[in-house]
Amino acid sequence: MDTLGFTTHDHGHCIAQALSSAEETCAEQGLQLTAQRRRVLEILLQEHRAMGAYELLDVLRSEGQGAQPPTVYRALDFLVTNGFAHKIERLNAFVACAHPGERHAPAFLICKGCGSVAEMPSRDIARAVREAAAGLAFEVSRMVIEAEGACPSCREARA
Amino acid sequence: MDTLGFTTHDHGHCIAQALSSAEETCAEQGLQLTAQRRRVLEILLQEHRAMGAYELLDVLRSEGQGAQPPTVYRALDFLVTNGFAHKIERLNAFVACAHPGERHAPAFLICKGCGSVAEMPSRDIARAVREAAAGLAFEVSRMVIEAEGACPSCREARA
DNA sequence: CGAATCCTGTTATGTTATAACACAGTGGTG
DNA sequence: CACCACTGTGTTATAACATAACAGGATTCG
Repeated sequence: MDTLGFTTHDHGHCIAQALSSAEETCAEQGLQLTAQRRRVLEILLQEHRAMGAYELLDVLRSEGQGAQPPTVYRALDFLVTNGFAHKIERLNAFVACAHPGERHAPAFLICKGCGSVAEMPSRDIARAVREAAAGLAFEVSRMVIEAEGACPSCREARA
Repeated sequence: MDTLGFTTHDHGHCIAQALSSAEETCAEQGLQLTAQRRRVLEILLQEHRAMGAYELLDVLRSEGQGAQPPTVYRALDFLVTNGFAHKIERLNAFVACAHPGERHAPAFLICKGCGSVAEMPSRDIARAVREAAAGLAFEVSRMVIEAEGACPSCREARA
């Protein structure tokens, strides 16, 4: 058990589950989860934190691959496009999706104390965004919702 | 009258108003709206769109200043910190604040068709974000809320 | 005056991301 | 089979975004 997303869970299980979910989704939709793409997703799942593209690149290189930036960015593009990972715009970094399979507008909490990132429920937020946009006759296709602040343990440490 | 924020208004007036609002706020709070800072804010107000830091730099240089990147980033840092401008994380770009003076969590609409950016009402969205975060015992200090999609005129053009 | 603070100038560099082109594998079609 | 289209990868180079670090000028205040 590790501490993740501000809570505790069985991380090995969560990795395996996310990977098989991705495989399943790819099979259903005719997408190719190639070795590169799978490896990048695995790294994101294992680390379970927001990682920069060049940080991922370093991991690939440490594994003996002579990888270059486009390799990583292509894999990330695939993963993000198909909902297996998300980009945290505020951090220029990427995380594995915490709810693979469910269609959702991702929303994140970013702790400024410890740098951890968690995905939060976004239903009500997404609705509020669509409503505000509709008021200006704007049609929303994608949202960036990121909140910075203090996670429970950093709040406690601070008090 | 120009078309801005998906609606029409008197742009000269809006620039003058925003500048005097900034001056007033700075006077009240002991902040220095120096020539550089004021000039960057003016450019953002005049262009009334999201601009990259290097785009602003080009404008300054075209005016004969031998400016360097840090000059622009420092001015932007001041403007963003004090609420006179906002950063659009999705675009790595900056816009003048559309509601200077009012304390608010900025929220943006980004049209993928024409690239225009508008600030939208964020009260309900901000509340939804704080509530979702509170459910995870997370304390929010800052939010990034950006919706991508199609603005009214691009929707019409598409139809 | 001297010290502290804030702002600016300047050089260099770090970090993030993509363009462009070559080529290999796969699968369909005549 | 020969051909083509499509998708994915490798590689080189460069674009775009951002900051570190240090020097110096201006202002204020004791």
